[in-house]
Amino acid sequence: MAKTEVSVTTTRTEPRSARGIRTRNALIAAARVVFERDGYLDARLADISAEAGVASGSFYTYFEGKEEIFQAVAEQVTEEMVHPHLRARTGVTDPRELIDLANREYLRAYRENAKLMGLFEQVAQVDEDFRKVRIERANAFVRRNAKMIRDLQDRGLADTELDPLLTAHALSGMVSRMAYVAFVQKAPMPFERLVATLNRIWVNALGLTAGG
Amino acid sequence: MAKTEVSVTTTRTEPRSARGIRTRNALIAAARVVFERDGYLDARLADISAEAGVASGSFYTYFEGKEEIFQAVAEQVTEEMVHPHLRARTGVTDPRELIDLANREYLRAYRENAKLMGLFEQVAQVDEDFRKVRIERANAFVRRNAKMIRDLQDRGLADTELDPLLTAHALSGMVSRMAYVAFVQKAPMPFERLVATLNRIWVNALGLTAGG
Amino acid sequence: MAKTEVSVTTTRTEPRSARGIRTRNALIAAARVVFERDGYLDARLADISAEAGVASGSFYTYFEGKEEIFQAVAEQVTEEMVHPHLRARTGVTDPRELIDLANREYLRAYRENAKLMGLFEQVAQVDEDFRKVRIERANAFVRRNAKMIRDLQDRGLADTELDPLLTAHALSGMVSRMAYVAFVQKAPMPFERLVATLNRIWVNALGLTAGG
Amino acid sequence: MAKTEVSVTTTRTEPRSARGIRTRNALIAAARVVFERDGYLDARLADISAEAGVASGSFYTYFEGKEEIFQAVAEQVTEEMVHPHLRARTGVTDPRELIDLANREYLRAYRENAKLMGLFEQVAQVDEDFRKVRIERANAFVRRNAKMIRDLQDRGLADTELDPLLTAHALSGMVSRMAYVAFVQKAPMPFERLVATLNRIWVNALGLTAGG
DNA sequence: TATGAATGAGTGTTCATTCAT
DNA sequence: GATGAATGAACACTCATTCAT
Repeated sequence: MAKTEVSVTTTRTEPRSARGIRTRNALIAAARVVFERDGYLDARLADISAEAGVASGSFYTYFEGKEEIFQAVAEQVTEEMVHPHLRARTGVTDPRELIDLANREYLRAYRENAKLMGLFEQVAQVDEDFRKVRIERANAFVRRNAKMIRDLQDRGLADTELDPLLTAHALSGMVSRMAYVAFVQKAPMPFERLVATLNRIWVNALGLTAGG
Repeated sequence: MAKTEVSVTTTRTEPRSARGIRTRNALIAAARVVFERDGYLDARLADISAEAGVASGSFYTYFEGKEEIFQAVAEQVTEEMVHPHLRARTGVTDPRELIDLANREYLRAYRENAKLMGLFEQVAQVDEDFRKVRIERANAFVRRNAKMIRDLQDRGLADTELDPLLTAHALSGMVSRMAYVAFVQKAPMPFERLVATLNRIWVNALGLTAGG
Repeated sequence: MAKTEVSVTTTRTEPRSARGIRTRNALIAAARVVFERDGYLDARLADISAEAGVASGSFYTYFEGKEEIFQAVAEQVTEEMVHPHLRARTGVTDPRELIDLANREYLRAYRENAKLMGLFEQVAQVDEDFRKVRIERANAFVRRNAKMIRDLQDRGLADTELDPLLTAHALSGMVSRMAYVAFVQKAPMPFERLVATLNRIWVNALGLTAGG
Repeated sequence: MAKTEVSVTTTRTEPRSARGIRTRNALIAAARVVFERDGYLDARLADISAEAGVASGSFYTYFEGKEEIFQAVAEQVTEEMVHPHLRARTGVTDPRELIDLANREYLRAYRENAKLMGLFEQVAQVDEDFRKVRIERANAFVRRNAKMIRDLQDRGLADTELDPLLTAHALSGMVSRMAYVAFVQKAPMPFERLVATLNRIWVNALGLTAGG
């Protein structure tokens, strides 16, 4: 009763004290451990609290439930994964080289966080909100690629018959699915051969061969 | 959880009487309704029994649990979907035409059973056994496609730089992922444009253009 | 409805046809197997029917439930065990020899039917009716022994300070408990030493030593 | 059934707060009431929780199941019953007097906790673990008595023909069985006559008569 | 008589969530 | 902020028993 809250969301999200920040971080770290160990569905909030070394009730000081803490884990991981943007930095302009760079970087990062990526796939099947965020993020990525394809078409470097958006969708999806198959399902696929094959398919599909 | 017991005594699954067969079918039909309505995780066995118009206990006369009846639903649906093999029957030999036929047929069937296909994706994320079966089935399909690619390479019709198996994996995966995006996630993609794009990517990727 | 039963009990108990008798016996035999294998509590009527090779519903043609069929098993076994009365037949009159004969015979029979005897003990703890029958049977046995003790006392051969009934109770109970410990709990006790010890205790307790 | 899992995470049994201790005790007390009223098999955990005035789920904060709480009840009762050891304190050395003291004390305690003692007998027939503990405890008691008998034999006070261990087993078993018959089965046996008879049998059996 | 499918009451157990301290 | 005890809804699953064929 008589709680002096200003905003509910704020209360749950932003710890004021140093101790609070520590606890919140401990919970997120613990959640990652538990999620990776038990999977999303079998993870129990009590286990996360225990792993974090705090009382079970403390969980609710910072998160509303499993979904919310998973989001927090996901955000943290996503940040870790996105040291890229390097593409721009590298100064590479040749499309084929760019494709190689992008695929290689994506697959590397995916492999390194395979457990989490598998989890993402699982949670997306189970949690509406998480799914929406994921789809939106994927769409943004696809739109960027579509723009690139359109540019190449405009410059006469890519097959103009292709629908840029659908093509971007299809080819990006192909790469991420292969990453899933290779690193989560652990289908045996040598990394370099995988990269080479995906590169070649991109290049062929876009009709970049003439670009040499 | 996930006990791997060998049911010695129990003769589940095989009804001896006509009445038994009727009840079992009613349960499968009911399960499909409930699964499509509530999703796999939220489906309760009691609801399935109720939907089938039988007592809750009757469920266990025929199935050991949710997983098993889902398998039964899946098998039934899979049978329904596999009137194909038509490819051989159609007498079509031109690779590009064949690709079009295959993609078109696949996407059509997927669209028609979209709810179920979405469920499959969900269950594969949740039930170990189901996942294994699915992966194996997918692999068989991929191997068939790989063989086809190898043939085309041998006949000088396809890019020999491509690893047949990985390529088959990538391109098949691409199609099924797009089907998922289009018909389960309901991303707005006109059917014909989708087919055309995927066909073009296949053809370009394999380097079949010269075939004309 | 409109059943033409004369007596409920009769219907359940006495099969009219040869086939009926066969089925009933099959059930009893099966029950013994299942009880010995699974224990009374874990035995399921369905298993008994299955073991007997009849349909589960057939059980109720002959028995009202677990208790009743257990009684049937018990009766059959008890008959098998009681070829005794030998005591009278043997013509032995010396009390000490008689005690030896009785103890030896009892322990032998107990050992041979140890599993069943253990079951009896279990069921007596669980089923009111069975317990009552057992107690009554035990009491009859005790009374017979008490009479024997009284006779010995009257003939000046046994300690007259002893209450015949309580003594009979105590000494008989001692023997049956030791049988339980030795053959059901499988405490390691050489048969002959066991017999000898129990004999000696009987003889000492009754004060028969002077009898030599 | 009877899963032998090692509870790693769970810290059942040991409450951290005063309130927890109170609740746990309330559950044990309630369990005793329910067990005595309904018997072990018919006791439902929900009834125990209700009797204790807590929610059904609270049960599992402290106990893993029926067996565990029964153990707790048993331990508590056993402690209550074992204020003895007095034997040593009384300074009595005459064997016959000691036997009287021991029997008298045992029967008195048994009579006072008859309901529980009957339960113990029942549970021992039903729960493997409980049975084992009981047997071990009984064996310890028997070994102590066997030692006493051996001492008497060495001092020329007891029949040397007797096997000390078996004799101890037999005579102790006799007493406990009579206690069961008298106080659980409620066979009509005047307390003093019962004590006297058992004493006399011990004394006679061991051949202590000469000791006067 | 025999069959075996159908019934459905009964209960143990989990775990997210709350809240008094 | 932290604690950890208490809550109680929710559901799977068993199996004795019935009864139409």
